[in-house]
Amino acid sequence: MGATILHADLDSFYASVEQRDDPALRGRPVIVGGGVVLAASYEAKAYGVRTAMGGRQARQLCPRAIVVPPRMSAYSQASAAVFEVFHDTTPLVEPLSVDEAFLDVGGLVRTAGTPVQIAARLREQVREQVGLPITVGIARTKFLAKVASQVAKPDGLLLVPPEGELAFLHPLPVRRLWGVGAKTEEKLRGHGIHTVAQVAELTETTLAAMVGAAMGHQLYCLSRNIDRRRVVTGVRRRSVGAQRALGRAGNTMSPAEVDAVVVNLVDRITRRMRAAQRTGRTVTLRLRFDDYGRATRARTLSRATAATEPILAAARALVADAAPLIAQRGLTLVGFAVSNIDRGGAQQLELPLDDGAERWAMDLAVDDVRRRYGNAALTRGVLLGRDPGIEVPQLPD
DNA sequence: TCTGGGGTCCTAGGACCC
DNA sequence: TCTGGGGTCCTAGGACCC
Repeated sequence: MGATILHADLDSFYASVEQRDDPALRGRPVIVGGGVVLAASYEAKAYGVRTAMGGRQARQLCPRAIVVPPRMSAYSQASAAVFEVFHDTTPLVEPLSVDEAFLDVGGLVRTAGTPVQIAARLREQVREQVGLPITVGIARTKFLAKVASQVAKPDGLLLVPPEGELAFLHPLPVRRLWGVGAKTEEKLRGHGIHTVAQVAELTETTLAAMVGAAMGHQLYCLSRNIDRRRVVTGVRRRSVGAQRALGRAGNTMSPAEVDAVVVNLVDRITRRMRAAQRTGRTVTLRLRFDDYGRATRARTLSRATAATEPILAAARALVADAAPLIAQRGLTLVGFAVSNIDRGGAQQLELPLDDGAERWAMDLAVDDVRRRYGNAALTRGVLLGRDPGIEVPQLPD
């Protein structure tokens, strides 16, 4: 197996779009977003400005920075154009966010050149067709490709050759491991562990005791360079949400004003769901308070929907339930997410399939629906998984 | 240090079922 | 004398990512 996975990652995406569209910003420190830094150009990063940093702190670090408001539609357009280049490169594209994706070019090597040549061409095309700098990491696994692109930023290209993987991986700080943030880094540091090489010396049991079962397993695998995940296409979104920060104004809002925000958020969410032809069953209320504490409250509907009324009704009920909490702690942010996407209660049920499992697995699923929801729930079955095209004929009532 | 707007996944307890 | 095992669903919270 050669190194055929590309991780392509746009550099300081929002800020680069701003510099592309306004020549006066080129070569200068640019910060996108006022209250909080959404993106910083590399000139601003040189002063220590970081994404998600408070705006005040960022301006202190870099008083000369030009602060511009975000233009989300411009970023969406730029993202779509970049993903066109990705899809022109290979059909195997797995988006991770608006500005990064995995590409598998394993099937192209005979016709399109080496992965490094393919990646170099992709970078040129993004530069020429979209006008943005992009960094590409190339490796045998997703994890190494992603680390490679991080190391190669900005505007770089880096291959991790299969024979050099451990030499590349082991000296890295634990923070570079996927899923390790501030808290996990702190836990590991408490045990004297700072590098990936040190993690790789521990047993899975030891790691699980430190950071939990799932994270322990993940760290065990990644630190030992075990990563069998393939590049997959067609990954579906699992929730749709919207939120609004109210700041100090949240405290002085009347219930009617809060309700207007709620209506607006639900409207935005359900519009997006209908446009994407997705339904959802669970509505989650997200709150943030004056003391920067957070809370969530959830309610699950009996059936999945993308209609405004039932979701709005659930949203209002959640807000009503949380009224005492809000009165006590103050409100600075309100948001909703709709999850359980396309899992419409009795209307749809999924069963993971092993290789070769088809008809019998469908029978099991049918039995399951019958048992849980009764015969009336059965209308039609679709086999999901290995071959999403198979549609099972009409089931008996 | 004190903050935006999106998301993902994991954990843990309780309800409920067989 | 009080003790099972296995499973799903729901809720709340936490950590993490871009």
